[in-house]
Amino acid sequence: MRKYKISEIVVKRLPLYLRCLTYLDKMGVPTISSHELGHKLGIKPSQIRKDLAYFGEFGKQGIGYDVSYLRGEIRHILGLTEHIKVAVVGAGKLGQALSDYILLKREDFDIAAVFDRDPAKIGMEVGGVKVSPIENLKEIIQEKEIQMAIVTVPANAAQKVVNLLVDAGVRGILSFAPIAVTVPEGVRFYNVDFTMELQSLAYYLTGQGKNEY
Amino acid sequence: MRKYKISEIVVKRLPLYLRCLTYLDKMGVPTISSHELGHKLGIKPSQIRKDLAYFGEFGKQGIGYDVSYLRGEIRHILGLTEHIKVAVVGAGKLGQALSDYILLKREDFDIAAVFDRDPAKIGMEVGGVKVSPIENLKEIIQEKEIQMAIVTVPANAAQKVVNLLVDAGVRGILSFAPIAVTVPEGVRFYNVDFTMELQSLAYYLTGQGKNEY
DNA sequence: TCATGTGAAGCTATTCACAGCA
DNA sequence: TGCTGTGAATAGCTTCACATGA
Repeated sequence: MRKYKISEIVVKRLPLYLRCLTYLDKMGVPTISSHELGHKLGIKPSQIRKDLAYFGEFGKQGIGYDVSYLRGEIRHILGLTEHIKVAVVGAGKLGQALSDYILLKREDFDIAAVFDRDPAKIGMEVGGVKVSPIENLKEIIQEKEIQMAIVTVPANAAQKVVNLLVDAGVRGILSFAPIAVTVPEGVRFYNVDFTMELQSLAYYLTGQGKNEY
Repeated sequence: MRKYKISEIVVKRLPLYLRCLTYLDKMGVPTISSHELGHKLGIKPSQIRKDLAYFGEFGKQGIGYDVSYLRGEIRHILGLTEHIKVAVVGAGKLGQALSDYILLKREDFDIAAVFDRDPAKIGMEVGGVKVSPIENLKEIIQEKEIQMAIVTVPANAAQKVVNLLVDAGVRGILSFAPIAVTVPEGVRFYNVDFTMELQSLAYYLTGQGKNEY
């Protein structure tokens, strides 16, 4: 057990490293230096070395990092050694796209359940499973011991759905709903809102940052 | 013109404030203090005050901020005073979901063109426009003076598509492709990869951060 | 009194620079 | 020589604390 806490900003970079290492591994690249990896990712080599050094000594002096080995170590750190069950709430186009992508990729995550409120969607096959009515959410999540969920419902339903998930025991939520949601202590909540991304891009294109670099 | 550069981390918080202010405005809330706003967003009041103070003096002592006025000021700072034209490349489920959402919301952005490589998709109506073949990308983007694009193509096509967009003159790109892409100086590139988000969630649920708070 | 705007302090993150090892 | 791992230095961000104004 580590005695100090790793900052979230470091944890968020690990998947970035992992994505690149997985690609390199598939390409058959045996080793990579922090310098080369940093170049590919637009990150300083010293930062990569420091990030990795929080978790162990994975490199070899004079050589760099063994791609396949480092990939495995990062997967271990992130807890991806066995597939993690995920529930998806909201079987609209976005929910379908995300679920089907996870099913297709067959890596790290399994869609264990998909929920929707709309009776017309119940029974449809999404992400390899049949869509269930949201009324059965707690029962199914507890039965299958699902601890992570993706929320793709409209803004006005997001807080309600998050409350249901938390009540069912889910401890990590990734929401695509464009609204602020509150969760109790002990639940980790991430929000991906692509309109917010577009708005910050706008700052640099048409807003006050348009002449900046 | 401001003499110092605003950090990206501040720019990325403005859309968060904006989203909440838009909601409050719709609810008819006339004013809000940095304390209340911070409470809703899980951000310290002092941070909100400092962020806003970079751009002007928008508040009133003893009262707080006028919701509607501050909303307008942030929209102005971000360059959202008139609708921004956006191209979407990739008319799969994800591209459709994002395009249709933008069309439906009718705020800040307009879908000016949607492109796909698949002949079966050409002519389909997505986001209120007909899908065009990717061969016409440069021509259409230049004719319509589109400067922002959303990329929802598979990983193996992402770099090629980004190159096309940059060549056509696009200066801001939001990619949903799960791969590292490089862009030349002068082009702003954001990557939204939901599997990376899930992986960092995993760190706290099943990985080495599972006992942290 | 209440809440902003802001200099100063405190804290966190990044980068440098180099000892040490293959 | 080439590259890691790491203490030290720097840079950047957040929070405090309070003068000021409504």
